[in-house]
Parts: sequence; structure tokens; C-alpha cells
Amino acid sequence: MDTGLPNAAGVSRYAQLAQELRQRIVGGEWAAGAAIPAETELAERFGVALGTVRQAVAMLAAEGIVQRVHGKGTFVTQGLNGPSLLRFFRFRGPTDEPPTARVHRCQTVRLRAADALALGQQTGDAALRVKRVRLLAGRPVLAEDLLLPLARFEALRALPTREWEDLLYPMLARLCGVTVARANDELSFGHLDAATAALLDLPEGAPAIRVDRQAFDLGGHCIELRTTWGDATAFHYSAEMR
Amino acid sequence: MDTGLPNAAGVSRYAQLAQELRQRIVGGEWAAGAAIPAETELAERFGVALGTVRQAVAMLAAEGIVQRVHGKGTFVTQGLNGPSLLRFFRFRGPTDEPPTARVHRCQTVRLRAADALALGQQTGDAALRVKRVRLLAGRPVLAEDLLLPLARFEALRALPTREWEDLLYPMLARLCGVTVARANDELSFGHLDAATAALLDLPEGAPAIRVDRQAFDLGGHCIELRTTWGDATAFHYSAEMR
DNA sequence: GGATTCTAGTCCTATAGAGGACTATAGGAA
DNA sequence: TTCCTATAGTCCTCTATAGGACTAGAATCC
Repeated sequence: MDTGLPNAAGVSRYAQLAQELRQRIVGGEWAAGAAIPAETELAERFGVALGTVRQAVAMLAAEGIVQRVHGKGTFVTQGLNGPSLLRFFRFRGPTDEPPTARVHRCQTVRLRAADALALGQQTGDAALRVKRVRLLAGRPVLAEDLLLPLARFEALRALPTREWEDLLYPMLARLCGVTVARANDELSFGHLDAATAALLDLPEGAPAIRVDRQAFDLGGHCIELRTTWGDATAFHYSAEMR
Repeated sequence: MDTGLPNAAGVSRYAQLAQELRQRIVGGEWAAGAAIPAETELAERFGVALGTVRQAVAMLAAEGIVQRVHGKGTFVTQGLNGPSLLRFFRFRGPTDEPPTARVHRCQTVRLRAADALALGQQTGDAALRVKRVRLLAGRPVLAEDLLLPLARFEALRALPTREWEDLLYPMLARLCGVTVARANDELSFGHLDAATAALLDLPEGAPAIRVDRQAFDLGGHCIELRTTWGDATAFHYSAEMR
């Protein structure tokens, strides 16, 4: 049964199918964590051969949008879930404990031009600005400053700061239906200002690593800007190149 | 014509073929930069279908061992070629100029246990220890300390320090026949000692990023240990996660 | 009840073949 | 010379088919 793939000129059939599936996933036809139809069914439904379906799904898997499980099916990714920023640091003590979070402030602000552009919003649009501290074994290790466009996260405004969960992304998925599929972190070096230093129990001007993050949903739209500060002397990162 | 792939139990045919090709490339049957036989010929020679060959070659391409070029052929990688450490930093000024290098010292040393282990050598084996400075537009920006096992790089010992090239890896490939296919960089933070600070024109104790590198040849053996220091205030790195 | 065996559903491996797209070179036409 | 065209060699796309491997749950046996 040929559902008629949009046959753009010069684009391979499997790439078209991948784009089609990508749109349906973003559009919510298959929820996060749910299985998409079997390869054989997709082949039949879109009127292409099995190999073509497999190649299309391989693209999505490489993009991290879906995950294949041998014998079970192909599932829409659940998204990233959190402690990822700690991978830039190596803190002393028992590291097997999961990190916790304490929200210090949550206010509604108007977006400045640069931030609005990054978030795909208009200058002056409303956003949530959240200051929080990440703790490991009760000790503050990271200071974070989040910026979340209110258009996507209205549900968070009502939430008391005490009830915020330790992991932001699963909370966003549950309360706002937004899946974080990808993030980009920019690392640089700086010194702590007085306020941040106080939060982290470090002296003012202490050397620190700054991480500027952009987080993206399944559709590739930026839905979070975050700046994180951590003790430079705990900094540690491994990069592979080939 | 069936050349008889080693049929290990429970390993797919394309994985076996990939392993076979990998060994031949490492063994030098096809030189760096040269084309491996066409897919159709490989299929015939190893007695497998074209699709199986393509999947095997795809593995090698994903590993960075070969590169496919549509319409031309599949080529053994030329290896990494150098300015890669600068990607961790963003220095002012005209950045389009290629970096240069100045060797300060090159001596033969005996390997300590930890270094020997990493390099797959015996404790006490001979190695070259090289101190050099990388320059951008004539200004020193990185201080490097290389450790190269003499067993693989005997040819370098005779080379006067003035004749070392700006890019190490192409030089290793040309003079010693060693291709660097992969490297792993460990980043951390520290302060410059007096000697290193002098080399970089920075004050003693200045904050710096330290990069500890292990470089590997096509066969996956570690053939270089390197420690690089650079001004922390110029540090900048982008990491993608998904 | 507990262990084993079957069965359906899924992704994975492999085959064989046809045609398309891209690159590079050689030869002929203007 | 310069431009165009043919040609051969390569990787890429797509089809169609068959069986294997893995998972989960139902049915069966002890």
C-alpha cells in the first residue's frame, strides 16, 4: 500500500522516509518511550522495501531519536535525564550517590535579544529564570542558572520551588511533555563572583569552569539555556578524536 | 572465489570480514592514503554478497580506519595531522595561520612503570622525551611534553631538533611509517610552574588547562604520550551530547 | 507450583541483482 | 586550444526474499 512519500528530487527514498518518521515522532504520533511500528509494517505502509526502512531507521537511531532493541522493537528515545553536567568534573567522596538539586530562586523575566534568538522566541517574551545549586552527598558542587521560555513551560510557574525534582529533564518530560533529545555544552574558564562563590562554599575569585548549555527537543528546537559554574580544580574531561 | 573467512562462532560474516580487512590494513597490505579493492572485487574475493562487504566497510569507516569517496573508491585513512590540540583553545589574532612548532629539547630517557604500561613497553625501555612549544603567528601558546617509545621511532633520534616539522603526525608517518588513527585527550586544570610559564610568556602560577593525550596507531596500540599546557583564559571547548 | 517448551513478534544477517550517481580520463568536434 | 561526449570504474540506492537471533508470554509437562 503506497502512502506516497513526498518525492523530493535528488533526495534518497530512505532519507525521505526518515524525514517523514522524524516529523511523526516530533508531532507525537508515537509517544516518548513507545515503540514505533515494526519494520515490516513500515515497509508495507510506505510502499518501500525492508532494506530501505532499515536504512531510514538507522539514520534516526544515529541521531539519537530512536533506539533499536533486538527482538523487541524500535522505541522513541526517552530523552536525556540529567546528571550529565557532572561528567565535566570529578568530585571527591562517594560518587555513587545521585546528585540532588536545591532551587534558590525562580522568577519570570523578559528575554533579551540574544537569548530570545537562541530560544526561537521574540525579544521581550516571558521566560523562567531559575537559580539552583547541585549537591553531591549534601555538598554544593555546581551553581546553575537556567532560562526556560514560558511558552513551553507554563506548567512550571505554579510549581513551588521546594517541589522541583532533582533531575530537570525528566520533570520537563512529565509536567510539560517536552523531551530533551540533545544538548550542546560550551566550556570556558573564568573566576567566581561573590554570590556564586558563596553558593559553592569557595572563595570569591576562585578559578572555575563555566559550561554554557543549549538543550534541544526532538524537533531540534532549543528549549533551554543554562550556565553552570564548577570548581576548576575538580575539572576533568575526556575527549576522543579520530 | 572463496578465500575462506575465519568462521568464528556467533560472529556475523560482515564483522569477520571487517576484522580481516582491519588486519590487512594494519599489516600494510594497503598503504595509508591508498585505495582498497573495489567492493565488487572484495565480494568476489571473499565469497560474500555485495551488501555484506558494504556493511563491513561501513564498520571500518565508522572507526575512522577508511574513508569512502563516492565514485572514486575507499581509501585507508591518512591519519590525524596535527593542529587538533588547538581546538581546546581560542587564541586572539589571525587564526587562519597554521601553527608552528619549536623543539626545545629532545633526549633519550628510560620509561617509568606507568608510562611503559600505557605504551605497551617494558619498564626501563628507551624512549624519546621531547619538549616543544607551539606558536601561533609567532607567539607561544602551548607547551608540550612528548614521550615516544624508541622502538617505533628510532629514525627520529638522528634528526636535529631544528629539522623537526611543525606537524608531528605527518612527520611520524613519513619518517617512521606510523599512522596515528585515534587519540584520547584528558583535560584538567592546574597552575603553570616557573619553567613552563616562561616558555609561554605567562606569570608563574597562572591558571592553565592541562591536556594529557594518548595517541594510537591503526592497530590500536598507544604510540605517544603527551602533556600539553595552555592558558586557561583562552580555553574553549564545545561538547555535544545526545 | 515450578520448570520447560512452544509460538508469535521483532530486529538482524545474508543473498542476488538492477539501475543510478559520481569521478576521471580519453577522444573527437568546434 | 577549448569544449563536449563517450566510457569505464567506483560507490550508492533500492528491490525482493529467506532464514537466524532475540524477547516475551502462553501452553504444557512434571
